[in-house]
Amino acid sequence: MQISSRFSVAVHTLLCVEVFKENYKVTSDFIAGSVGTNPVIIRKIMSQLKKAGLLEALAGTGGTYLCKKPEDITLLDVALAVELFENDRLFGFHDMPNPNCPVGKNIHHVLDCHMQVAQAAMENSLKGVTLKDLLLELPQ
Amino acid sequence: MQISSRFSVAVHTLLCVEVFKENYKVTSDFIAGSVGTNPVIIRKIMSQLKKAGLLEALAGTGGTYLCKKPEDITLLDVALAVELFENDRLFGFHDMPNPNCPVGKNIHHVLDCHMQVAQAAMENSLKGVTLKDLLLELPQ
DNA sequence: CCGACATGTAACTATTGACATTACAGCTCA
DNA sequence: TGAGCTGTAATGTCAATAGTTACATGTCGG
Repeated sequence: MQISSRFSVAVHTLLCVEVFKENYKVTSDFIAGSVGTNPVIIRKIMSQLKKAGLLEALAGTGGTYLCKKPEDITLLDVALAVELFENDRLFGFHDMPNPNCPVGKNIHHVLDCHMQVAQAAMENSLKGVTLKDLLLELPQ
Repeated sequence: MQISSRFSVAVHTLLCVEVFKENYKVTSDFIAGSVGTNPVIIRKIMSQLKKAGLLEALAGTGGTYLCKKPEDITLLDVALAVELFENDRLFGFHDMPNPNCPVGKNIHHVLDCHMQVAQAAMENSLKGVTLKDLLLELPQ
């Protein structure tokens, strides 16, 4: 079980848009070539990034640009944009615990808060990294 | 995308073993009844918990007990026991970035450390909660 | 010592989500 | 107007989860 590569692809996409905006028309084909996947995959992910207000694409003519400054886009923004966590819940849960058992009746209530704390710890970590940080870390 | 419910089922299982050890013979059937699933599912998860040294089951006769004290079993121990993260990596990654592209060539190297920090933040959070904490939080 | 009852697994199925791919409608500009 | 791009639907493949049946194996009570 692993978190979908949609996340790493989305980050890759945003980096490409920013890095190559001066010298290339950054199309889904172009990005797909860098990521190593199909252009449609990129378009779907770009569609999610657009809905989240991170990206804008020019219909018809092609070309893409960021809607925010790289220092204002965090990895958490990207993760949420591509719906990495179903219903915003990272942890899955068995849905039929026995309500007649003292453990089954309370397990959900007892475990949930600890799961949420763990998820929040991860999200906070992601929130501390921006696209600009990554751009600076990319070798020239 | 969500982390498998194996984790919550494993925690549920351990709690049952400890809570009912005085008054019941805790079999896979018994636990399955509390979790709301099939006994074989429970046996598979118990098998993983055994390999991790958290649990012991009596072959033939039935019945199960913990190998450690509840205060010495953390949620992280359980998560690792049921192999929640493939190759210990929580985050998936696209595996074919283009090595001829300056972004594709470095994306893995640049993103990996941030992913690991985020994962570590979550694991640290899980490490801070023990089975005993949960037992105390269960209403009597 | 044998039968009832558990565990430990293998095998099979159903379901779901990720990812890939083809196809095509719609938009824009040279 | 046509080349090139986006947006999206439809379809296929693959892997993992979860459920189920079946059965070999082990253990203890009677």
